Amino acid sequence: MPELPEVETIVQGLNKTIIDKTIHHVEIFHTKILGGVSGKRFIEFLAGEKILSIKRRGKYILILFTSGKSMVVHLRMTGKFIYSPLAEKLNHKHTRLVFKFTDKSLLYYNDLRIFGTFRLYTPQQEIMEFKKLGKDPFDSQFTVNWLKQSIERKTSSIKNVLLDQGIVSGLGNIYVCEVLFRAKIHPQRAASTLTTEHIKLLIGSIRMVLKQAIKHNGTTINDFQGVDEKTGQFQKLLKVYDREGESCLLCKKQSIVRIKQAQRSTFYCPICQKE
DNA sequence: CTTAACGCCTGAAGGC
DNA sequence: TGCCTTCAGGCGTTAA
Repeated sequence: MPELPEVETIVQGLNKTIIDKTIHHVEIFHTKILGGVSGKRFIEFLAGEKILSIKRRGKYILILFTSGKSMVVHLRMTGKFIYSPLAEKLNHKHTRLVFKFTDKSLLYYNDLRIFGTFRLYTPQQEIMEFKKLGKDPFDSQFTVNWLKQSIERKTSSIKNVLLDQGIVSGLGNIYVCEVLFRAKIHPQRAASTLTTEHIKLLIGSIRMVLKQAIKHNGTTINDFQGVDEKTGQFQKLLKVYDREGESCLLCKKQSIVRIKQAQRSTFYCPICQKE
Protein backbone atom coordinates (compact mmCIF):
# COMPACT_ATOMS: atom_id res chain seq x y z
CA MET A 1 0.00 0.00 0.00
CA PRO A 2 2.36 2.67 -1.18
CA GLU A 3 2.11 6.07 0.49
CA LEU A 4 4.53 8.98 0.10
CA PRO A 5 7.67 7.25 1.53
CA GLU A 6 7.10 4.09 -0.51
CA VAL A 7 6.49 6.09 -3.71
CA GLU A 8 9.60 8.17 -2.96
CA THR A 9 11.63 4.95 -2.51
CA ILE A 10 10.35 3.67 -5.85
CA VAL A 11 11.08 6.98 -7.61
CA GLN A 12 14.64 6.92 -6.25
CA GLY A 13 14.97 3.32 -7.44
CA LEU A 14 13.74 4.20 -10.92
CA ASN A 15 16.12 7.18 -11.08
CA LYS A 16 18.99 4.81 -10.38
CA THR A 17 18.00 2.34 -13.05
CA ILE A 18 16.06 3.58 -16.07
CA ILE A 19 17.22 7.17 -16.73
CA ASP A 20 18.37 7.69 -20.35
CA LYS A 21 16.89 4.38 -21.48
CA THR A 22 14.76 4.25 -24.56
CA ILE A 23 11.54 2.22 -24.63
CA HIS A 24 11.58 -0.30 -27.44
CA HIS A 25 8.28 -2.03 -26.75
CA VAL A 26 5.66 -2.59 -24.06
CA GLU A 27 4.11 -5.97 -23.39
CA ILE A 28 0.58 -5.63 -22.09
CA PHE A 29 -1.22 -8.35 -20.15
CA HIS A 30 -4.04 -6.22 -18.74
CA THR A 31 -5.55 -3.16 -20.41
CA LYS A 32 -7.75 -1.95 -17.54
CA ILE A 33 -4.86 0.01 -15.99
CA LEU A 34 -4.38 2.01 -19.22
CA GLY A 35 -7.40 4.19 -18.46
CA GLY A 36 -9.37 3.59 -21.64
CA VAL A 37 -6.42 3.82 -24.04
CA SER A 38 -6.07 0.75 -26.25
CA GLY A 39 -2.98 -1.41 -25.92
CA LYS A 40 -2.03 -0.56 -29.49
CA ARG A 41 -2.17 3.20 -28.88
CA PHE A 42 -0.28 2.83 -25.59
CA ILE A 43 2.58 1.02 -27.31
CA GLU A 44 2.66 3.46 -30.23
CA PHE A 45 2.77 6.44 -27.88
CA LEU A 46 5.73 5.07 -25.90
CA ALA A 47 7.85 3.33 -28.52
CA GLY A 48 11.09 5.26 -29.05
CA GLU A 49 10.57 7.51 -26.01
CA LYS A 50 13.73 8.20 -24.01
CA ILE A 51 13.43 8.68 -20.24
CA LEU A 52 14.59 12.10 -19.06
CA SER A 53 13.61 12.06 -15.38
CA ILE A 54 11.26 10.57 -12.80
CA LYS A 55 9.54 12.62 -10.13
CA ARG A 56 7.03 12.22 -7.35
CA ARG A 57 3.88 14.34 -6.87
CA GLY A 58 2.01 13.22 -3.77
CA LYS A 59 1.59 9.50 -4.38
CA TYR A 60 1.87 9.87 -8.15
CA ILE A 61 4.93 8.97 -10.20
CA LEU A 62 5.68 11.31 -13.10
CA ILE A 63 7.90 9.93 -15.84
CA LEU A 64 9.18 12.60 -18.23
CA PHE A 65 10.49 11.80 -21.68
CA THR A 66 13.04 13.83 -23.65
CA SER A 67 10.38 14.55 -26.29
CA GLY A 68 8.30 16.48 -23.74
CA LYS A 69 5.70 13.76 -23.44
CA SER A 70 5.07 12.22 -20.04
CA MET A 71 3.41 9.35 -18.21
CA VAL A 72 1.66 9.58 -14.85
CA VAL A 73 1.50 6.40 -12.78
CA HIS A 74 -0.46 5.67 -9.61
CA LEU A 75 0.25 2.37 -7.86
CA ARG A 76 -2.92 2.44 -5.73
CA MET A 77 -2.84 -0.56 -3.36
CA THR A 78 -0.65 -3.25 -4.84
CA GLY A 79 1.21 -1.80 -7.82
CA LYS A 80 4.98 -2.30 -7.96
CA PHE A 81 7.85 -1.82 -10.38
CA ILE A 82 10.60 -4.44 -10.59
CA TYR A 83 13.72 -3.77 -12.66
CA SER A 84 15.41 -6.62 -14.45
CA PRO A 85 18.79 -5.45 -15.86
CA LEU A 86 19.73 -8.77 -17.42
CA ALA A 87 16.37 -9.29 -19.07
CA GLU A 88 15.57 -12.39 -17.02
CA LYS A 89 12.04 -13.61 -17.39
CA LEU A 90 10.50 -13.04 -13.99
CA ASN A 91 7.75 -15.50 -13.26
CA HIS A 92 5.50 -13.16 -11.39
CA LYS A 93 1.86 -14.11 -11.23
CA HIS A 94 0.60 -10.53 -11.31
CA THR A 95 2.66 -8.95 -14.06
CA ARG A 96 0.41 -6.54 -15.97
CA LEU A 97 2.98 -4.66 -18.10
CA VAL A 98 6.58 -5.15 -19.15
CA PHE A 99 8.54 -2.17 -20.47
CA LYS A 100 11.31 -3.38 -22.78
CA PHE A 101 14.22 -1.01 -23.30
CA THR A 102 16.50 -0.90 -26.33
CA ASP A 103 19.44 -2.18 -24.23
CA LYS A 104 17.33 -5.33 -23.51
CA SER A 105 16.76 -4.51 -19.84
CA LEU A 106 13.18 -4.79 -18.55
CA LEU A 107 10.90 -3.00 -16.15
CA TYR A 108 8.03 -5.09 -14.82
CA TYR A 109 4.81 -3.60 -13.54
CA ASN A 110 3.10 -6.03 -11.15
CA ASP A 111 -0.27 -5.36 -9.58
CA LEU A 112 -2.26 -8.01 -7.74
CA ARG A 113 -5.49 -6.07 -7.50
CA ILE A 114 -5.23 -4.11 -10.77
CA PHE A 115 -6.15 -0.78 -9.16
CA GLY A 116 -3.09 1.00 -10.53
CA THR A 117 -3.34 3.53 -13.37
CA PHE A 118 -1.14 4.71 -16.22
CA ARG A 119 -1.96 7.96 -18.05
CA LEU A 120 -0.16 9.35 -21.08
CA TYR A 121 0.29 13.08 -21.75
CA THR A 122 1.51 15.03 -24.75
CA PRO A 123 3.60 18.15 -23.94
CA GLN A 124 0.58 20.42 -24.48
CA GLN A 125 -1.83 18.56 -22.24
CA GLU A 126 -2.44 19.60 -18.68
CA ILE A 127 -1.97 16.78 -16.17
CA MET A 128 -5.42 16.35 -14.67
CA GLU A 129 -4.25 14.33 -11.69
CA PHE A 130 -2.12 17.20 -10.41
CA LYS A 131 -4.80 19.89 -10.72
CA LYS A 132 -6.68 18.77 -7.62
CA LEU A 133 -3.62 17.75 -5.61
CA GLY A 134 -3.00 19.58 -2.33
CA LYS A 135 0.35 20.66 -0.90
CA ASP A 136 3.25 18.27 -0.63
CA PRO A 137 4.34 17.93 3.04
CA PHE A 138 7.88 18.98 2.08
CA ASP A 139 6.72 22.06 0.14
CA SER A 140 7.92 25.29 1.79
CA GLN A 141 4.36 26.61 1.39
CA PHE A 142 3.02 23.83 3.61
CA THR A 143 2.96 26.08 6.67
CA VAL A 144 1.05 26.36 9.93
CA ASN A 145 -0.99 29.31 8.67
CA TRP A 146 -1.80 27.63 5.41
CA LEU A 147 -2.93 24.39 7.05
CA LYS A 148 -4.89 26.29 9.69
CA GLN A 149 -6.83 28.14 6.98
CA SER A 150 -7.33 24.98 4.95
CA ILE A 151 -9.00 23.08 7.78
CA GLU A 152 -10.77 25.79 9.77
CA ARG A 153 -14.13 25.01 8.15
CA LYS A 154 -13.75 21.22 8.10
CA THR A 155 -16.35 19.47 10.19
CA SER A 156 -14.94 15.99 9.58
CA SER A 157 -12.33 14.31 11.73
CA ILE A 158 -8.69 15.30 11.50
CA LYS A 159 -7.87 11.76 10.40
CA ASN A 160 -10.17 11.92 7.39
CA VAL A 161 -8.99 15.43 6.53
CA LEU A 162 -5.34 14.29 6.49
CA LEU A 163 -6.29 11.45 4.14
CA ASP A 164 -7.75 13.98 1.69
CA GLN A 165 -5.14 14.30 -1.07
CA GLY A 166 -6.62 17.65 -2.08
CA ILE A 167 -5.32 19.20 1.15
CA VAL A 168 -2.06 17.39 1.95
CA SER A 169 -0.80 14.99 -0.69
CA GLY A 170 1.02 11.82 0.22
CA LEU A 171 -0.39 10.55 3.50
CA GLY A 172 -2.32 7.29 3.64
CA ASN A 173 -3.85 5.24 6.41
CA ILE A 174 -0.64 3.98 8.03
CA TYR A 175 1.21 7.30 8.22
CA VAL A 176 -1.85 9.27 9.31
CA CYS A 177 -2.22 6.96 12.32
CA GLU A 178 1.49 7.31 13.13
CA VAL A 179 1.49 11.08 12.70
CA LEU A 180 -1.53 11.63 14.97
CA PHE A 181 -0.01 9.43 17.66
CA ARG A 182 3.24 11.38 17.61
CA ALA A 183 1.37 14.70 17.66
CA LYS A 184 -0.87 13.33 20.47
CA ILE A 185 -4.06 14.27 18.65
CA HIS A 186 -7.21 12.13 18.83
CA PRO A 187 -8.10 10.81 15.36
CA GLN A 188 -11.82 11.58 15.79
CA ARG A 189 -11.32 15.18 16.76
CA ALA A 190 -13.03 17.61 14.37
CA ALA A 191 -10.34 19.23 12.22
CA SER A 192 -11.74 22.73 12.78
CA THR A 193 -11.17 22.52 16.54
CA LEU A 194 -7.38 22.11 16.34
CA THR A 195 -5.41 24.93 17.92
CA THR A 196 -2.40 26.62 16.30
CA GLU A 197 -0.26 24.67 18.73
CA HIS A 198 -1.78 21.37 17.54
CA ILE A 199 -1.16 22.32 13.92
CA LYS A 200 2.47 23.17 14.63
CA LEU A 201 2.91 19.78 16.26
CA LEU A 202 1.07 18.10 13.42
CA ILE A 203 3.26 19.59 10.69
CA GLY A 204 6.38 18.67 12.66
CA SER A 205 5.15 15.11 13.10
CA ILE A 206 4.18 14.74 9.45
CA ARG A 207 7.61 15.82 8.27
CA MET A 208 9.44 13.79 10.90
CA VAL A 209 7.56 10.54 10.27
CA LEU A 210 7.80 10.81 6.49
CA LYS A 211 11.50 11.71 6.56
CA GLN A 212 12.28 8.79 8.85
CA ALA A 213 10.19 6.42 6.72
CA ILE A 214 11.95 7.52 3.51
CA LYS A 215 15.29 6.94 5.24
CA HIS A 216 14.19 3.37 5.97
CA ASN A 217 12.92 2.79 2.42
CA GLY A 218 9.26 2.78 3.42
CA THR A 219 7.03 0.36 5.32
CA THR A 220 6.51 -3.27 4.33
CA ILE A 221 3.38 -4.60 6.05
CA ASN A 222 2.01 -6.88 3.41
CA ASP A 223 4.17 -6.87 0.35
CA PHE A 224 5.74 -3.50 -0.47
CA GLN A 225 8.95 -3.84 -2.48
CA GLY A 226 11.33 -1.36 -4.04
CA VAL A 227 12.43 -1.49 -7.68
CA ASP A 228 15.27 -3.79 -6.53
CA GLU A 229 12.73 -6.11 -4.81
CA LYS A 230 14.04 -5.09 -1.38
CA THR A 231 11.47 -4.54 1.37
CA GLY A 232 11.20 -1.38 3.50
CA GLN A 233 12.15 -1.30 7.17
CA PHE A 234 9.96 1.39 8.72
CA GLN A 235 7.41 -1.20 9.98
CA LYS A 236 9.89 -1.79 12.83
CA LEU A 237 9.41 1.83 13.89
CA LEU A 238 5.60 1.93 13.74
CA LYS A 239 4.17 2.89 17.11
CA VAL A 240 0.41 2.34 16.70
CA TYR A 241 -0.47 0.97 13.28
CA ASP A 242 -1.43 -2.73 13.42
CA ARG A 243 -0.70 -2.87 17.18
CA GLU A 244 -4.25 -3.36 18.45
CA GLY A 245 -4.20 -4.74 22.02
CA GLU A 246 -0.48 -4.12 22.50
CA SER A 247 0.56 -1.76 25.25
CA CYS A 248 1.20 1.85 24.24
CA LEU A 249 4.93 2.55 23.81
CA LEU A 250 4.52 6.04 25.27
CA CYS A 251 2.38 5.69 28.42
CA LYS A 252 3.01 1.94 28.81
CA LYS A 253 -0.38 1.57 30.52
CA GLN A 254 -3.13 1.73 27.94
CA SER A 255 -3.39 -0.78 25.13
CA ILE A 256 -3.75 0.40 21.53
CA VAL A 257 -7.34 0.61 20.34
CA ARG A 258 -8.68 0.01 16.85
CA ILE A 259 -11.73 1.78 15.45
CA LYS A 260 -13.22 2.34 11.98
CA GLN A 261 -13.29 5.75 10.31
CA ALA A 262 -14.66 6.04 6.78
CA GLN A 263 -14.32 2.26 6.33
CA ARG A 264 -10.67 2.26 7.35
CA SER A 265 -8.97 1.04 10.49
CA THR A 266 -7.62 3.66 12.84
CA PHE A 267 -5.19 2.73 15.61
CA TYR A 268 -4.58 5.05 18.56
CA CYS A 269 -3.90 5.32 22.29
CA PRO A 270 -6.92 6.74 24.18
CA ILE A 271 -4.69 8.05 26.97
CA CYS A 272 -1.94 9.72 24.94
CA GLN A 273 -4.31 11.02 22.23
CA LYS A 274 -6.96 12.97 24.12
CA GLU A 275 -10.28 14.05 22.58
C1' DC B 1 -20.32 24.04 -1.70
C1' DT B 2 -19.47 19.86 1.65
C1' DT B 3 -19.19 15.00 3.43
C1' DA B 4 -19.69 10.09 3.08
C1' DA B 5 -20.64 5.58 0.98
C1' DC B 6 -19.75 2.52 -2.84
C1' DG B 7 -17.16 0.03 -6.42
C1' DC B 8 -13.19 -1.57 -8.31
C1' DC B 9 -10.04 -6.23 -7.49
C1' DT B 10 -7.48 -10.48 -5.45
C1' DG B 11 -5.92 -13.37 -1.87
C1' DA B 12 -5.26 -14.21 3.02
C1' DA B 13 -7.44 -15.19 7.22
C1' DG B 14 -11.15 -16.37 10.34
C1' DG B 15 -15.67 -18.57 11.57
C1' DC B 16 -18.50 -22.53 11.60
C1' DT C 1 -11.55 -30.37 5.10
C1' DG C 2 -14.27 -26.72 2.79
C1' DC C 3 -17.26 -23.08 2.03
C1' DC C 4 -18.59 -18.43 3.10
C1' DT C 5 -17.62 -13.85 4.89
C1' DT C 6 -14.56 -10.21 6.06
C1' DC C 7 -10.65 -7.46 5.48
C1' DA C 8 -6.74 -4.93 3.31
C1' DG C 9 -7.25 0.89 1.69
C1' DG C 10 -5.98 3.81 -2.85
C1' DC C 11 -9.21 7.20 -5.24
C1' DG C 12 -12.98 8.31 -8.78
C1' DT C 13 -17.74 8.41 -8.91
C1' DT C 14 -22.16 9.01 -7.13
C1' DA C 15 -25.46 10.28 -3.74
C1' DA C 16 -27.21 13.10 -0.15
